[in-house]
Amino acid sequence: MKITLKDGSVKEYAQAMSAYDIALDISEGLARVACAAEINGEVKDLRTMITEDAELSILTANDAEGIRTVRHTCSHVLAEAVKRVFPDAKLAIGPSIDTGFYYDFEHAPFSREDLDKLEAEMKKIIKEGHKLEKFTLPRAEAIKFMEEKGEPYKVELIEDLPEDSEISFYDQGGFVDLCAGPHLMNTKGIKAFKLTSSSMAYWRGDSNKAQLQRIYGTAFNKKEELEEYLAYWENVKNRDHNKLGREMELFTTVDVIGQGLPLLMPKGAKIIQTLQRWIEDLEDNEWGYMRTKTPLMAKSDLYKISGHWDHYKEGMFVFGDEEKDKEVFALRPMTCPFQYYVYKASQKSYRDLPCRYSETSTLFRNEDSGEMHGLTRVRQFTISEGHLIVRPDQMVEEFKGCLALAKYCLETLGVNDDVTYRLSKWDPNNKEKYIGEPEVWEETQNHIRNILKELEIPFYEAEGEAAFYGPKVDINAKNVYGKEDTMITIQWDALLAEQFDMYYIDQNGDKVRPYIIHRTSMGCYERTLAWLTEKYEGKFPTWLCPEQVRVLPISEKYSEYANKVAAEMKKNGIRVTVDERSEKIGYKIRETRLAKVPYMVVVGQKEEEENLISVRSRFLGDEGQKELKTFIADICEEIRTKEIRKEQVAEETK
RNA sequence: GCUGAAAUAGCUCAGUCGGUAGAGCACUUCACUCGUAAUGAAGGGGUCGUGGGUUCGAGUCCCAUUUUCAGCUCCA
Repeated sequence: MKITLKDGSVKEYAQAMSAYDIALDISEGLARVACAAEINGEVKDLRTMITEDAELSILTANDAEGIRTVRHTCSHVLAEAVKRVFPDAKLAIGPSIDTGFYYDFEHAPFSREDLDKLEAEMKKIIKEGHKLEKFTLPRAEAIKFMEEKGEPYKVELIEDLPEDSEISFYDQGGFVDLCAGPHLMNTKGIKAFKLTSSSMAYWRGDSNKAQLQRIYGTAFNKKEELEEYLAYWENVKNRDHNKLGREMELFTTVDVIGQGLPLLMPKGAKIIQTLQRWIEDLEDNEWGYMRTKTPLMAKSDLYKISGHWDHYKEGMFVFGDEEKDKEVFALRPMTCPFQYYVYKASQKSYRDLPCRYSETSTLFRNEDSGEMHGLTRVRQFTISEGHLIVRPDQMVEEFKGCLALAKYCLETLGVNDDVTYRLSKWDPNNKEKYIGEPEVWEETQNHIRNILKELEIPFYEAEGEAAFYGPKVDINAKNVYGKEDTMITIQWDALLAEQFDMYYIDQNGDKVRPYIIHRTSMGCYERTLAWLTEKYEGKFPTWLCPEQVRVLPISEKYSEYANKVAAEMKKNGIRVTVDERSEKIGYKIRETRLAKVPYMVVVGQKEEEENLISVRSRFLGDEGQKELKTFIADICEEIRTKEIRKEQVAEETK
């Protein structure tokens, strides 16, 4: 039996051996920190017997898989601690996740004091140094075993496994848990962990099922790494748009206005206005879009045709009662049918297509009350929503154009590297959820796949994420807490034209159904503002800054000159203010820096006499004296090109 | 919607056993007229989220409600 190791070396063994024994053979020191083994590309338990030639790499706690194993074992230690401290608790499920691990229990809510108590117990278990021993039972025996232990959730989990399978368990010094592994060899391998929080979670994520209590924790190889991680999360709060955005006065919320209805304040509104004007001009002038302005509400009749009345009524704000009132209205949750009627208002020739409609569109969705969050989950939001009505032969080219536009927008904002592109496909095993023929689905998905490849966009594919009428590309971004949100979506729709009886007249004079692309170029503006706030920590690129330059006279004596300088900048379209207060220059600089204004212009006697300005920027610090003309030309160019300048790494005192 | 936590000055927070509401920053005024990250002094500012209840007396205890946060589910 030949074993090929990661470094390319080959070892030969006469008999079958476990990965652990091989690890021991290679290096005793390595085996001590080893967690699991990657055997022929698959992560397996260290005890896995290797019976034939294999490629083997022993994963240590330093590997990505290794740390997952540490965390996984840590979740078992947590489960044991819970059983020791709260014997009545029932065990549900406890995996490792990107940020650590969690375990769900049936128990009363855990307080912070409970978590501290559990941490202490876990430390004890780790110190006791239990070996983790794997054993298996036939399914029927496994069910009986967990029934006797009084663990109904475990029984349910086993019942979902195939009839004839062998169920694996891990025993850590008497505490036994159902688990596929892999695990550490010994609880002593856990060097640094912390229970971070607890919350409610539904059994199997189903809100109709039992409510469990989830305990979150994290684990690392070294104490320093854990401390670094905890410090990072402490620091993340300073980037959180929901905190920073309020501090910087981008937006606020008011009790009596309501949940999910943030108020954009002058600074936030200015940024959104800047984005909006950019997108609208870009779409209209360079990408051939036609602007529409359609009603924010409509009679229920419209939503009955679109299908929203039957499928999305819960998510809409409805006014009136169908039994009592002659007319019932609802605020719109999307713009599609409104723009379809714009198309339908006149008869179209094949020469008129593609019709690219776009609207800076405010939408209303009645989200569940617990869903609202800052600017990212709201009940009223504005998107650059467009619908392209195209001939089938134009579909690929137009879809490509939508993707290229979205990519251009992301690149301009400097965030293209932070997003993931997802090809959202239908689920062939769940045909009822989707309309249309399987061949059509496969064909359109192939088209989109080819377009993505042609544009050299890295993407992944996900089944069951498509819209009911067609596949789509979703462009997702993570917020500072690692939670993913869709920023942009481009949807391929070969079916809804039928529902709305849309057509065009082709060369032969026949009526033909067009295809439709539903797309956004910048998605939701509120969400984009939140995203940029977190990405840039409030230090927006100059072209987006609500205040681009602040002029700081050294004393009141130079106010007149300061205002003259500011007026000249204003004439050139620069957003500039003057701080005329009788404060020391150091104080004004500090305040301007904390306000994250990109440029400060300091003027005093020297500048006034020589007709110059002194510049200090977020990018280079003190830039010295300059001609006003030069400064204006430079900053105007920076704004025009939407340049993202590199921030100076400076000690920030707060 | 569900589970838990929270709400005190514009902001960050303190407020003990139920006994007259506190600090720092910010704001206003005055003095200083200043050269690259905090000048000094004085002053104003609160129905303690809202509505009930218990009590001689409630920021503090109880109930309801609104909003915010964390998480579940859902979603742009």
